[in-house]
Amino acid sequence: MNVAPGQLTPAKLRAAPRLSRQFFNRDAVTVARELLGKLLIRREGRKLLAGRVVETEAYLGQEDPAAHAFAGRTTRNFVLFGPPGYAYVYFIYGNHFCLNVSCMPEGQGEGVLFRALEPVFGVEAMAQARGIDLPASPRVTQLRMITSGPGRMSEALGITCARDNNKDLTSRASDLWLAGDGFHPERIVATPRVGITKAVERPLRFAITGNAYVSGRKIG
DNA sequence: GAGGAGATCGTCT
DNA sequence: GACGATCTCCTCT
Repeated sequence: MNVAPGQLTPAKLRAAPRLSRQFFNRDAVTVARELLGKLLIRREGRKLLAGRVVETEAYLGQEDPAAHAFAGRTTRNFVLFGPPGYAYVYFIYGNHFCLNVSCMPEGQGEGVLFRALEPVFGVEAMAQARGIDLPASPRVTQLRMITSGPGRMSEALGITCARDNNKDLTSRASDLWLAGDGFHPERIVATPRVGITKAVERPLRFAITGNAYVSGRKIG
């Protein structure tokens, strides 16, 4: 299993170094792989919510038929073509929001989709946001209902288009950011992406091997 | 546990 | 008007 380094506290979450613009100023495959094990942190007033990234997908801009950026820049996807490190949030299937982060220098249209988190802090608040009543000692099968899937993790962290689209995830002023706490996954696995109909064969989905919070069927 | 269908609405053509 | 980077509920095994 992948064990976190010590118990996370608000102080540790605030002290964890934020990922910089330079981190995201690379190709989407590199960013997608290196985001695994990092912390996605949300500040809700005085409270913090955090999840460890366990599953991502890379979308390679205008050369990738499955990417929103494939058809070029639109009023919807303009964030992907902007500077690296910005949140691209879109609404899908009439029900769900999905969170991406822009990669590469301006104009490339590359991005990484966050697909699943392991809830590590503020778990009860995240469950509440999802409409889930957790027992005192929740099982993993109950916990994974909170953030295992792009729509689920967005709901758990209160991520919406109106609130978060085009937000700078590297800014200290942001209430949504990514940080590293020294955790590095032992092994990661690459598989085809989920829920797409074009370029389905390319192994651009990345997950921490054996992690219970990866969405869909257990892999690795 | 696995598979199928419906819900629901913004974006693009 | 069609479709979609999803989720949940229901049925069947």
